[in-house]
Amino acid sequence: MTARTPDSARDIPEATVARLPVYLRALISLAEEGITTCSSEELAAFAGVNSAKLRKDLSYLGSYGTRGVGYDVEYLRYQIAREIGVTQDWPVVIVGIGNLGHALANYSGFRSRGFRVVALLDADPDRHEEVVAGLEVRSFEDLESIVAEHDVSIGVIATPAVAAQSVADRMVATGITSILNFAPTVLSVPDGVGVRKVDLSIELQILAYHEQRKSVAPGAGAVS
Amino acid sequence: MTARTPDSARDIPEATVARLPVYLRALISLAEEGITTCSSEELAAFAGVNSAKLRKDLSYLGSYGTRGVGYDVEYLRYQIAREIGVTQDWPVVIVGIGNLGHALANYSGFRSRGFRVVALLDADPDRHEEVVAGLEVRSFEDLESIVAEHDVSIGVIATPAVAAQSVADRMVATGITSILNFAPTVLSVPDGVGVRKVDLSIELQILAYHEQRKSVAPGAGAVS
DNA sequence: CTCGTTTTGTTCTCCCGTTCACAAACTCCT
DNA sequence: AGGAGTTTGTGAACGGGAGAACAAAACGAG
Ligand SMILES: NC(=O)c1ccc[n+]([C@@H]2O[C@H](COP(=O)([O-])OP(=O)(O)OC[C@H]3O[C@@H](n4cnc5c(N)ncnc54)[C@H](O)[C@@H]3O)[C@@H](O)[C@H]2O)c1
Ligand SMILES: NC(=O)c1ccc[n+]([C@@H]2O[C@H](COP(=O)([O-])OP(=O)(O)OC[C@H]3O[C@@H](n4cnc5c(N)ncnc54)[C@H](O)[C@@H]3O)[C@@H](O)[C@H]2O)c1
Repeated sequence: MTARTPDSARDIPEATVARLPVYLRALISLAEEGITTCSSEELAAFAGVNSAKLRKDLSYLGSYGTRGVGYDVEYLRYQIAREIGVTQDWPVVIVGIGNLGHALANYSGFRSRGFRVVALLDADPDRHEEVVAGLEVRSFEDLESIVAEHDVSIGVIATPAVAAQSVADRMVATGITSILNFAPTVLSVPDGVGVRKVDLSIELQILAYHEQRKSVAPGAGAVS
Repeated sequence: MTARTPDSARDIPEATVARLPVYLRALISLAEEGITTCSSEELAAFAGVNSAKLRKDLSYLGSYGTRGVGYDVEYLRYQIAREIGVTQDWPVVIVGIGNLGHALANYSGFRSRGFRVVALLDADPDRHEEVVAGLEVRSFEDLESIVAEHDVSIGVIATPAVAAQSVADRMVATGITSILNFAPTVLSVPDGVGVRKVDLSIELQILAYHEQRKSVAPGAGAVS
């Protein structure tokens, strides 16, 4: 029993936070295969990272391993899930039910990882009352009441880029404090509101850059 | 005329490469608004980054600005596009035409940024001959011939996680050297093959982590 | 032509993240 | 019980990126 705070560890580095979900996924896979214990080496290989990095990452959460033995899969799985916050259920709203919005609404990976889609919203009246994945598409005007009713703090934006900022503003006004943005635009939000973006075109352009490099300078390395 | 190589700059940092597409998008927006010149301050604000960082990033490409004036929007746009490699057309294949694959196939942002979807492939015979976004869904067995015919080097994986590794192996075997993976799995590929992943669940879990933090420790900062 | 203003390109410093390397801690075997 | 073998947790070195600050360069006014 050291001076470490026993319950919740302080200030986990951002890079580590981004990898914890990967470890969690790896642990779930191992548990499904009936494996009850694993070493940092094995888990690291499964997660595609260096074992030293894995151990350092896990050390920010506490000392959950046993020297000479390794980690208990189920125990570590729970500890990471608790640290990330996915032991509870997070209600989520999706705004913009077009091509991408439909795919997101139908994505089962949401639910299995602690996120529950409580509403699908779209500005286009023609889309209203359409039922997608068991949920009726509702008017964007209903945002306030839905957020209040389900205590939603996470919103997903899948509208065209031109609408994204105004949707974000409206989300923030209703009390949403975390936004996942699929529209190719930089969102500006007040301090305290978290934004993450997913931009498919940027990913492809990064691949294209390295691809172009390969053809002129053979032997150039891979992409992280 | 310094000792700098005039044509293609060497070893651009990875962090810079990831931001160049953002600058490119900002420049395109500015050009569409009829703006012909902009300062690093303006462009940085548009791209959501620090102006010093922007200037440093651009300096890796060369000296394309004019001191006391700023950057010529059209000229800089072309230089970045050339550096990334999106002045040419990149043929792309998408494998796994389910919920997500449909959305990707219908996404117009591909084409407008220099990527051309040349084929949609799926292992399920029931999906074959369905026409999505003007392209017929074809058998996964056709991968070799399609890659050879169109000289494809970039592949997108939108299959379930269990199939992703085998699809990746097959892609690599046919000569594809860049993969964009949407399946929640770590892919292992040979050196020289670039892989980037997009994992929606991870993004949500990162948001959830910070969200949980906010509720216990108010005043905690935003997410990058 | 000269001076003041503007803005880039670059240098310098600091911080975060990665990786190595090893002592501490635990198990198992004799 | 003790020693050999294994594996974690972490201190320390290292590398890369972020941001501040400034010198160099271009432009315009007078
Ligand atoms: N389709 C893809 O695969 C893909 C991939 C990457 C990024 N994106 C981005 O995701 C976004 C959505 O893409 P999409 O293909 O689904 O477009 P889409 O046009 O099919 O769908 C957009 C939907 O948003 C709705 N909408 C428009 N303005 C709105 C507003 N102010 N409030 C609420 N809803 C509004 C529209 O009615 C429409 O249903 C775009 O920004 C696109 O660039 C799409
Ligand atoms: N739907 C989403 O919004 C979403 C979001 C994030 C991640 N993902 C991930 O993207 C992937 C696809 O999701 P989805 O919702 O489109 O699933 P889906 O089940 O709707 O589609 C998967 C498609 O892949 C095809 N397929 C299966 N095995 C194949 C193989 N070996 N070769 C070629 N094709 C094969 C199937 O026939 C099916 O058409 C999954 O890994 C999912 O976890 C989806």
